[in-house]
Order: sequence, then structure tokens, then C-alpha cells
Amino acid sequence: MVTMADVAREAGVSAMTVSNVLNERLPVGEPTRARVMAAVEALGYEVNLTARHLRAGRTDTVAFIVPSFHDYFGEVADKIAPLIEAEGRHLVLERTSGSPEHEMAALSVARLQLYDGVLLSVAGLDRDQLDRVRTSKPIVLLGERDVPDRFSHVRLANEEGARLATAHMIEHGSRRILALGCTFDTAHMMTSDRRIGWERALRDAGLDVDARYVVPISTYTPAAARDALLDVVASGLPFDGVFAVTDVIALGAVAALAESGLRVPVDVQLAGFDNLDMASFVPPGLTSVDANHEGVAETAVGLLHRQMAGWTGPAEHVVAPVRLVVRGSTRGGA
Amino acid sequence: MVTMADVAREAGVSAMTVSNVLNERLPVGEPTRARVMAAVEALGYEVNLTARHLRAGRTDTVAFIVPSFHDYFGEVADKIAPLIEAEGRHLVLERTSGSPEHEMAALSVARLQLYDGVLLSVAGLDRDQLDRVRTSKPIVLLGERDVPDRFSHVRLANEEGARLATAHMIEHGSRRILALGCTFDTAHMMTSDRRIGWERALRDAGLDVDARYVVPISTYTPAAARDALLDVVASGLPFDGVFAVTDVIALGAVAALAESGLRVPVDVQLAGFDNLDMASFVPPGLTSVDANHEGVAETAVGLLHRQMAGWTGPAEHVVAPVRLVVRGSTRGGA
DNA sequence: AAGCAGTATTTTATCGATAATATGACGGCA
DNA sequence: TGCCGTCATATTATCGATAAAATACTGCTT
Repeated sequence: MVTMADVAREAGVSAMTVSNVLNERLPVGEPTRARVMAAVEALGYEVNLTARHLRAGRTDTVAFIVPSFHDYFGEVADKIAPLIEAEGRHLVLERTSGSPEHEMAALSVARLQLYDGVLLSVAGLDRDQLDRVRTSKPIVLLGERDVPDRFSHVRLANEEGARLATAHMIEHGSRRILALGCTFDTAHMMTSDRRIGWERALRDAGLDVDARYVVPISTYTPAAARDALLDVVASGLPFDGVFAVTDVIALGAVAALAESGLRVPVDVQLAGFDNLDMASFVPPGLTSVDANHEGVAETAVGLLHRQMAGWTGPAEHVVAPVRLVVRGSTRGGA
Repeated sequence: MVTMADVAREAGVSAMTVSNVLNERLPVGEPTRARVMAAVEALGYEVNLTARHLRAGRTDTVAFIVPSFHDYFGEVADKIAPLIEAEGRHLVLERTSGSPEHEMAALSVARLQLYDGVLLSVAGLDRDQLDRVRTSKPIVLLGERDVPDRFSHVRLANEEGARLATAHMIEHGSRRILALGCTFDTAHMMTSDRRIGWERALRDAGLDVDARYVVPISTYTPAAARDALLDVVASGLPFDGVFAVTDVIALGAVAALAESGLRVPVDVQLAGFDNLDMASFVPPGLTSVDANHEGVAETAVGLLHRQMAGWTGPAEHVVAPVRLVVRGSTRGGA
């Protein structure tokens, strides 16, 4: 490996001069600079980033830590990347599988040292566990879990989104709407917050809230969603609308409804949450709550930049607004 | 920051002993070990990975460098992650936007030093550019571009896959099949290799190859694919089948066909490539060439592990076999 | 009691870069 | 001539860990 010392020897100068040429820290005379650059070229020298990190205490890298790489998180990551790169830093993704242990490990002192800042999409950790994390590293949390006040946090208006979607289906004639993938958890969770919005829409319309219409699913995959919905159909429970807790779940619902011969939106209206790219393309077009990934990405990265720039003010807790994007899977759609 | 020296002082031993306790390199007496562990607990010490990297010359981290985080690459990354973790290493993802500059930068000496090994999904670099990369770092290339012999490489049987899909549609009655998203490039590229397979199926069946049926698209998004296909419909060019170069492109085709009132598979059969998760769920089920992500991931990671373990034999060039998964978007489907 | 094998622990040097400080060379001015 | 300021470059110390070599400590044998 070619080191800075090798370049220095080749150019007949000290290592410090090489460093100064490359980093433009202290001024270097033109003839010397030229000799150094020539030596760099000749030897093909490139800085050892690890050594720089150790000495300089900065890595110029931000990590976005996600439960999994695909679907929602992949899309958000693609929005975040250019924002980080615009400030001259690198973005890397790490995966936790959504397990509390992995998330905790990602927040360990050791791993945090590798980055100048961290965006963590919280899926497994609860408020108490997060409260045990002690660090002054810039961190912004994303996601629908409850988090300690001292962490900056960006979440979606889950309840409002679910309410909007459900109310929209009620307005267009649905009376028995399933909450597919929702739960009755008491802790703040995506699945319970969205259930509350569904309930509120029902109540606002004077409809009964029937616990049988909340259909939990084993894993958050389209396959599990399809199976769960097919079970409902088989059970004979009558329904004329489905609020799917995410678009991925809605995709499973689309498949189940098609298999069951139920027409969307004529027999059953369907709405999802997240407005993933695919939502516009899956026929007949999926009505979905738009989480404004771009805006969420900008907000989160903005909060992180501020912390990395030395801001020490209080943490902010942002609730990103949502809006309903109406498509063909609900009546009143295009 | 708590350093190893702090722990050593607290426990009344040398830093080396702390290191030996934590890494189990040299044996340490039980009472000493206990004191050290107590000090570690008391101070909340964790190793500085950057310092370890510098000294030990190993990062225990593998990078998977992809054009973008979503869809195909996100799914593959989720398959790769557990395989890397099984060997006690971390996986991180980096993004290149598919640009040659970014891909070259990812292969620079400086960035390669950060990882014990690199999996690179080549999208932008051609053979000559890759040939300029000089490094002994374990690297495995993925993707459909041509690469120099000295790099290990895993690609798909693109031509065969496209042929299978096209032949299947011909067998079930299609005679005018579009190659949506394909190109006439002469360099080996995913889009041209798959076009060749499409051509071969047509020729094998004694059908004409008409250049108008190769429909390139501006960007590899469903939106661009939908627009391109709507243009074809508007042009009046008759067709009764669509081979979409990827499932993402097929998704755009699904939308365009639905908008145009063309029924799948009655009026038009449709097949894609990649067999993404969503392919089973988009009604009526997308017939797709299965690229066996899991197998590709295993092969690539296997080659990388071998290199990281010190293997110096010749590079391997693996062509991963494919198979056709028939679903409702083609006749003969379920 | 001396010698020795074998284990436990410490010392020293190093990974490669850079912040802080020191030295050197040169011109200007009284 | 002598002193000072300025710019260019070099030296030194350090980031935090660990490999390799050196030393200290055991108990056991004869």
C-alpha cells in the first residue's frame, strides 16, 4: 500500500507537506505543490480513510439504519441519498431486521463512532430501550414508535391518514371496512395508531366499531396479507371496504380480492398507506395515503445536518402531514 | 470518550491485558479478567472500531454497491445480508446512481480500504473502464455488463430467460410480441442480451423479427414504461404479447394495458423478468423469469468469502440459470 | 536451593494521517 | 548591519488499538 510517507519521500518533502497539498490546509509553494502532485500521480497514492478518521475524528459518512432494504425503506433511502451527498458526505445503509437487539447494536458506542450522524428507522425498540442509549452523536429517529423527548424524531400523521382513507371509503358507500394489518396494541405503533384513525372515521360517520374487522397479520408481507384476507372471505364475515395498513399489505389484498372474484372498487373499495411507486401502476390504481417521502427525507436530513453542524438546541418532534391520493381502487377515483 | 487505556487504569492492568480479555487472544488469569470486565462495565467501554481497523487492517465489513436502493437491488440485498452476517461480518449498502463516475469512485483505493470485500452491481462501467481498476481487494461483480476476466462475476442467463418467456407466449398463441425496454446495443447489456433471447424465440418459431417491436424506454421506471407502451397503442402497431425487460417495466405495462382496455392475458399476454415479490400479487399474477435471487446471492457471497479467506485461484464467471414462472398474465397460467 | 518450564502480564513499536508547534529562509526597514 | 515579520516547510505528538517481543511470576523437579 502506498502511504503518504512514500509520496513524501518520492517528492523530497515531509509528509506534512503532502497532507497540506492534498487538503489545502496550509499554503504550499507552487514548485513544491507540483512535485507533490507528480509524486501522487506516479505512485497512484490515495489517502487512507481509516487513518484520517482516527486522527481527524470525522468520517464524512452518514448511516441510514433500516429494518429491511426493500420496498418502503429502499424508496426513502433513494430520496435521502442525494440530500446527504449534497453536503459532501457519503450515505450507507445498514439493516436491522427490525429486531430490538440489532437496533440497539446499531446504536452502540462502537458502531456510532463509524459515522458522523445516524438516521434510524425504529421498528423494534420501545421508548424505554431507547432511553438507555447514551450518546451525543447526531441522531434522528424515524418511524411510528414512541421515542424519548431528547431524540429528534420524524413520524407520519398516522391517525389522520387512516382516518382520511377510511372516511373517503365511507363517503363513497362502504359500511363494513376491514382494518387489514392493524392491531389493538396500546403502545404507540404504526399498526395501532392507524387503527385508531380507522375507528375515528367510523365513529365520525356514526358506524359501529366491530373488533372482528381488525385483522392482524403474522408478518408484514403481501403473502401474509393475502392469506389473512382470504381467511376473512372464507369466514363469511361481510365487508365492502379494506383499509390496508400499508401499500405492501394492500398489494396482498389486491391479490386476495382478485382470487375471490371480488371486484375493486365495485364490490370492495381498497385503500393503502405510503403511496409507494407501485401504487399508481397496480390496476385499477391504488388509493393511498401519501406519506410524502421526499418531504420526510428533507425534514429528517435537515434535522441531522443541524446537529452535525453543532446545534445543541432542543430536539424536535415533527409529525409529517399526509394527504390522500385517490385512484381507481376507491369509488370517486379516476 | 472512554478508551482502552481508561479501562486499564481503572482495572489496574495494562491496555494490552484489556485487549486480551476482550479479544481472547492471549490467555488472561481469571481474577484479572474479572477485574477488567468489571471496569469495562463500570465505564461503559466499547472498542473504537476505527482504531482497530487501522491497526488490524480489517474492518469486518462488506459493502454491496448498487445503482439504487429500491426494487430489485433492495430485494437482493435482503438476501445477501444474512449470508454476510452468518460469517460475523457487517453488510452495508452504498449507492452509485448507476453512473460510471460513482462506480469508479466506489472502486477507488481509498473507498475499498474501508471494507474487507466488495460486491458491486455494475450498471455504468464498461469492460475497459473496469480494466483500469487495480486492486487486490476481494471483489465480486454482479450484473449483466461485460467484465474483465480477472474479476469474479455472477450474471444471469439473460438470453435464455428472454427466450423462455417469449417462446412461452408464442406457444400460447401470441404472434406479435413487443420487446418493451429492450435495445439494439452491441455491447453486452441487460437490455440487448434479453432482446437477443426474444429474437431467438421468434426465429425458432419461424416468426419475423421486426425492429419496430423493440421499444426502448427513456428511464427504467414503470412510469416511462407505461408511457412508452401507451405510445405504441396510440401508434396503431398491432401486438398481442409484451415481453418486458424487467418486472418493474412489466408493472408499467400492466397499467398501460389496463388504461387501454386491453385484457391480460386474453388480448395481450405479458411476461417480465426478475420475479420480484410483487409479481405474484399484481393481478392476474405476472408471468416472470425467475432470476433466483437467493441462489445468485449465495453464489456471489460464496465467491467473495473464498477470496476473503485468501483463495488466489482464477476468477470465476458464473451464469446463474433461470426458469420461467408462469402466472395469470400468460395463457397456460394458473 | 537452584533451575526451569510454562503461564501471566507488560513494554515497545506501529498502523497512516494530521493538529499544533517549531524551524528556516528571505526581504524590508531603520 | 541587525532585527523583525512573513511565508514555506519540517518536527513532534497524538488519535486508540494491537502484534510482537520482553519480562515477571508460578510452581515443580532434582
